[in-house]
Amino acid sequence: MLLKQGGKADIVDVARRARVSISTVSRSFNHPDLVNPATRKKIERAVQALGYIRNRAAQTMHGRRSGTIGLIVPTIDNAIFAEVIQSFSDAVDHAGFTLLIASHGFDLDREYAVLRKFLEHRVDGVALIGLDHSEPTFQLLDQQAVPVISIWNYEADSRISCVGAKNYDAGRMAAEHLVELGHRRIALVFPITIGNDRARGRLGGAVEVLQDQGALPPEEWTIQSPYNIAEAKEACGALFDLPECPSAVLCGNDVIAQGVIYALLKRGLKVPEDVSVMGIGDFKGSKEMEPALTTIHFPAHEIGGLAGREMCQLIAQSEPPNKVASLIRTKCDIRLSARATCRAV
Amino acid sequence: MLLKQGGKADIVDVARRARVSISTVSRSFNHPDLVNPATRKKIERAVQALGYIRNRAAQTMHGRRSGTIGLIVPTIDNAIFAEVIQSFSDAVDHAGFTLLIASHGFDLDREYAVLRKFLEHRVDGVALIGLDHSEPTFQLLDQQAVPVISIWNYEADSRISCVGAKNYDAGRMAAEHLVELGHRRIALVFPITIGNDRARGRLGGAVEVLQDQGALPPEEWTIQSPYNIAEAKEACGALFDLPECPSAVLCGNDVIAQGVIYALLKRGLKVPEDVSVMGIGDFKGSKEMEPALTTIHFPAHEIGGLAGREMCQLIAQSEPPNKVASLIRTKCDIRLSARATCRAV
DNA sequence: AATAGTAATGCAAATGTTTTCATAAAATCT
DNA sequence: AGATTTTATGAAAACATTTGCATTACTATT
Repeated sequence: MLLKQGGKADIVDVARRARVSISTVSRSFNHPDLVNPATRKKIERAVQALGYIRNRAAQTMHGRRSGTIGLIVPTIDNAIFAEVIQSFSDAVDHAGFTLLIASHGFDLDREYAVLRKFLEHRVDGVALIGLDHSEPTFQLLDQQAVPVISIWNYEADSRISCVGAKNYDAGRMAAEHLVELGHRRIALVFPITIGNDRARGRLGGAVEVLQDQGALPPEEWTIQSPYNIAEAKEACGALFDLPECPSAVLCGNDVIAQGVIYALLKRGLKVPEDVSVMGIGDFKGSKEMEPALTTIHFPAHEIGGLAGREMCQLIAQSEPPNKVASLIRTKCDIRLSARATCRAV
Repeated sequence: MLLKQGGKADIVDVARRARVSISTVSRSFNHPDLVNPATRKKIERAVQALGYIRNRAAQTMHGRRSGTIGLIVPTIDNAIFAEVIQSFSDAVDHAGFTLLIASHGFDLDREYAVLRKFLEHRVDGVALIGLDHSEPTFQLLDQQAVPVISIWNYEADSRISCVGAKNYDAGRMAAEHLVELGHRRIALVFPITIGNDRARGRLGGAVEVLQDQGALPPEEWTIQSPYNIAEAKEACGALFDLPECPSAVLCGNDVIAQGVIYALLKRGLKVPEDVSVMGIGDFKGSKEMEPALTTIHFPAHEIGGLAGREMCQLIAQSEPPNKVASLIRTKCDIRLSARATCRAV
């Protein structure tokens, strides 16, 4: 048992111990049908004895797939992305890939830096959130011809493959529902929309509907808040201390809605009796809230899984290495989930 | 401009274009101080022109660090892990590492499989959640002498480095608080504890306190529920329809607590007037709830960041490659956050 | 002016695989 | 029994880097 001192055995050690050539060992991993079962057994035993673990780096270097996919998100610590990450991860795992992940904190320059880092690792594909990216990012993607997919937003004329929903429609749907319920005094609580096409789309859709109704909110009813319960609760507090209080609040997503509801509760106001609250997203747990949150349902789990599978497809398509894969665009349906936080007035 | 057809330039192309040797190009990346600034400029320009991106796989193969760290979690889609993942990711990113991530769905055999996969990618270190792992996992870790850290649970005699808190203490604290408030009719809602030392510790601590008080709950007051609002809400529904209703519910974590509160609200019961609810974890948003959740505060952000930094330290320590790093154990303090969901009886 | 020391660079070996091609042995056909 | 095909294996080149050693060209010292 001539174990190398470090315990790190390589294919040569395995070959030596099994008394076969290196080629045979390699083959028994990659094309087992080409090697004699008896030989395979011997190799298997040597692998066991030496604790050998194949080196993907060496394989990658040889021109093979690295077997990795890079996922770049604005933030991991967020109800909605966590769900997408989970299902994306499951899908690519299932196809045998390993997931590289990084967050950029809504900073598109950091996104570019992360992309470069992933490319150094020779990821087989890259997934990004949304369609807002810096020009250098698009160029790098293009130039390196790496399979790429955008998650969460759908645009018919997107520059890269995408799977997601029309956030613009979501904004419209939300506003329309409120309008149909008779609301005209509607406040808006949204995050900064720079570099965030999802939020921009939603806000744009909502504003358009409100404009058509002549119900555009005054400036003090347009609140800015990140996707974060604490900050949303804090940010919209002033809203309800105003002499004239809105009859409904349309929120950028369900997390903000949760914050808004807590702000109302804190002031002794009742939802939906005193103020209606509308979310967007339909996160896990929104349905279970009491009263249950009225929101626009996004199939997050489905989108993540679909994105993962389509990512794998794109990678398969771009074989041989320099063939550039076609664009895939998948539009996922969203729908109103009218529950208990919005009432007719 | 003799760009290789694929657009994928390598170090040889850069060397050729900059009219220097390959060694010099390599050096200008790895030891820039050893190469003439003028030469460096030339190389820089060639890199730009060719769109060259370094190949980490080749570096790894040479025996260098892969520059990756593997993180294996039970699930990504969970308030608490999301926060830890985020801060761990930030910490290792900051040190220049790339994060590989995978979830095993509370299945320790899958954990082992993921570990193997990560090892094939030659991760420089591995982080796991908790201290419950299969024997093969421990052995593989040992045998490959890969730096490893366990996140979230602290044990003075842990087999591997760890950073976290004593979940047992958390369980005790929670139960003691309830007892001090005068509660004796206490229900328990916890997840399955197989392969989950965090939950087991918490439950163990709580049960011990209750036992000492002769307040061990009857069987129908001991509910099993995963960390999931919907299932918790559903699972404990029966609890409150019972002829005798507990005066307090001690929950395995804040997500379960949220579910329990919704179940109460749904039945028209008030928290804490009718029933007190106690969480464990103090997740983002627990403080903002109305009424604010009484819980045991775990410094998740701190734990994740600490784990990331200690991981990097362990990796640095295990240089040269076969040197095995020392064990690090860091205990993080937890404390009672007595807020508004528990009242004295 | 000769010598020693330093800074900058290049050559070539090494890293751990996969794969193409060649060869040997065994099985099948006539 | 000889020719042909099939099966199993090995030798060696290729992949993209890093690095130890050797070499060259300067600069400083005597």
